[in-house]
Amino acid sequence: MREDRLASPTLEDVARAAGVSRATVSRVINGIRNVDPEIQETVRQAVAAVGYVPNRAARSLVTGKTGSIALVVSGAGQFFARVFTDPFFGRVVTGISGHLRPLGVHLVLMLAEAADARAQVVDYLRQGHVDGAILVSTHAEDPLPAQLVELGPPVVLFARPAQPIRISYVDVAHSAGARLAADHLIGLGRERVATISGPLDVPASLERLSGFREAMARHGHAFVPSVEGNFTQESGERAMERLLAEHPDIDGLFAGNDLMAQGALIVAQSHGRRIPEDIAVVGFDDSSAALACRPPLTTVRHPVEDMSAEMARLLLAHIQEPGRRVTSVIFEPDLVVRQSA
Amino acid sequence: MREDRLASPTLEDVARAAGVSRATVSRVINGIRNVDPEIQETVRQAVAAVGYVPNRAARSLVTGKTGSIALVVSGAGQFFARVFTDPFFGRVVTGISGHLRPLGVHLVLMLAEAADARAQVVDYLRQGHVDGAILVSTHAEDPLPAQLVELGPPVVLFARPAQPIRISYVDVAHSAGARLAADHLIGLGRERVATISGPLDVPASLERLSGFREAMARHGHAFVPSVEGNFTQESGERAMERLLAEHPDIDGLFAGNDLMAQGALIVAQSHGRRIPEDIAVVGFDDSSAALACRPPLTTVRHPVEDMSAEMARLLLAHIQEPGRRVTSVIFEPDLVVRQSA
DNA sequence: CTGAAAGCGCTAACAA
DNA sequence: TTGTTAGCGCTTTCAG
Repeated sequence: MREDRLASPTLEDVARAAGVSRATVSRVINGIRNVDPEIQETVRQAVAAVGYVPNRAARSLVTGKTGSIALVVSGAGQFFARVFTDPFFGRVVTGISGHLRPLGVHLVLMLAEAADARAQVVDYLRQGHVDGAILVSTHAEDPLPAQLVELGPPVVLFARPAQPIRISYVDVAHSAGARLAADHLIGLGRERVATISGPLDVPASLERLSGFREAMARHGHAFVPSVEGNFTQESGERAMERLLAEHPDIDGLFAGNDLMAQGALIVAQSHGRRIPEDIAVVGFDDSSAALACRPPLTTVRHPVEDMSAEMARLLLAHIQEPGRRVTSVIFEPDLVVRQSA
Repeated sequence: MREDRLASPTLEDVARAAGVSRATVSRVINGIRNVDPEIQETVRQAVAAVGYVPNRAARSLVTGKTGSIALVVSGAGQFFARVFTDPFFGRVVTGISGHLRPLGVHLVLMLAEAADARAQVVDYLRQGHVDGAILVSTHAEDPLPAQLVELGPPVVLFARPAQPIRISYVDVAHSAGARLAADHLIGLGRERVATISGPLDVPASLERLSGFREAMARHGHAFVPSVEGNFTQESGERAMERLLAEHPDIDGLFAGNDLMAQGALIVAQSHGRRIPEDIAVVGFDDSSAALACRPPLTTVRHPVEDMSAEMARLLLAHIQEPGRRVTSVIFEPDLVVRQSA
């Protein structure tokens, strides 16, 4: 005989069904202790019976919290484009969603490629439409991280900021990854190993390069030829041309990312080098490029899902405990061995 | 002398500043006509002066609308993974965001890879936490499109549904794209052209195949050898091996997507064929694979951004006008000529 | 441990 | 054309 099947049930409906007050229902729903266990049970059954689901808007209105966080992808140009080109972005979303879903927290996606979009993001956060933000910035000069930090809301960054700012972030141990690559190449018996690095104003590139050099030095290789690229396949091709011209006898290569490794591999093959027999190639990132290469690329893989879940966890912690001091969490990468090395 | 700089200003504050009632301010903010132009101006200035921004939660509570829509990426397995692997997803998001941003509508991202996540999406929509959904389904057997249609909220789909259901969708003219490829190959003087199709239970694959055959027939080529793949690079490789074995003299190839084209190209090269001199290769999608190929792939490009913006437009129309009949909007693809053909 | 009641900020009848 | 007023559904003091 219920005629209100359409309008979704409210707290009031549950209260009536359970024979208690709205306040009590609210308490058990929000897990507040001071409720008689028996009544708790009654309420829970009533909730299930009427199919009650809290109304987010009403809750937000009174608590001032929204129950959602923003994933902001910020930056510009090719780097921005590549965030979407790689499985990377999907892995980030997967990791975050996996952590958020059981908690009932929602993810609002915002792109901030240009200045106007960036301003919108700032406004959006300022207006408190989300409780915090996870920021994936693809550009060393991106002003957004600093802007958000100044603004004050809880923010967590993917990767160490290019400029030192007070912000929590999650990153991978780049130098450890580079060391994995070096050890693998050495284990393969390679004697004349070179490297193609990413842009040296990006902290990650620098750490990969110095980590690689250090590990090679530890194996007695004092000199490692290196050429700087810019993370694109084309730059990898150019770098390999140069490497091959200056050091025609190299038998191992570590590239700062997979795209450059792919470019290098193609150039090496076009110069008649067999991969991995003549030159063993190791990349970094385990992107789609690594799988597209022939032979497929041996590469260093970030635990992106874990890192992303950690960002979500960290952000939620910052939201719950506003004064919390900023933290960094560093993850260890793995070596994925395929056929190129 | 204001002491309330922290708490964000409310309608009340604006009303006080403008010397009018809350209702009037609300009217000008919501663009309701019946307001004296002069008062409108005063209100607008007051809004700017106090830095007012509407509180979404409060508004939602009373209107029952949320001002946000969901982008649901649904499906499973490799196809799901590939949505994120391609620039495709980024282009979709870019297209949607571009349309939504000026309208102040927000995008909530939901992944529905497994059954439990799918149930969550259904719940989420049922609870009315978003006003509607754009659904990108990557899997012919995905039950979500039908589930959502049955549920009733406004939904727009990317690509024609595998099963005929009453749902608005946006798609590309696959056969027209295939014809572009055929005409290009013929224009290049190719005489023995083959094709690698996608899985034939996917409408898009079928249309590409039949569109290609039809166009070739129009050029007098009654017979076009074809092998069925499954959209993966590996299947492209296998298909090409077979094609080369059965028809060693082919001089042109149209693949149902870039990934298969990439696989085919690599196999052809390993069999000593030069691309494009010996075999001209045309792909479909203009994905990252197209650029990664050496030589880069000539391919058919969807106007994904435009299509996505149209999905947003359509969805908003369905939200505004609940009874609206379902529509499909079909876009024309382009041929991107690179070096492979 | 539980209930009554006061709003959170906004829109939308309804009056004026 | 404008103002008054009654809630939207929820959390949260404050009493009991």
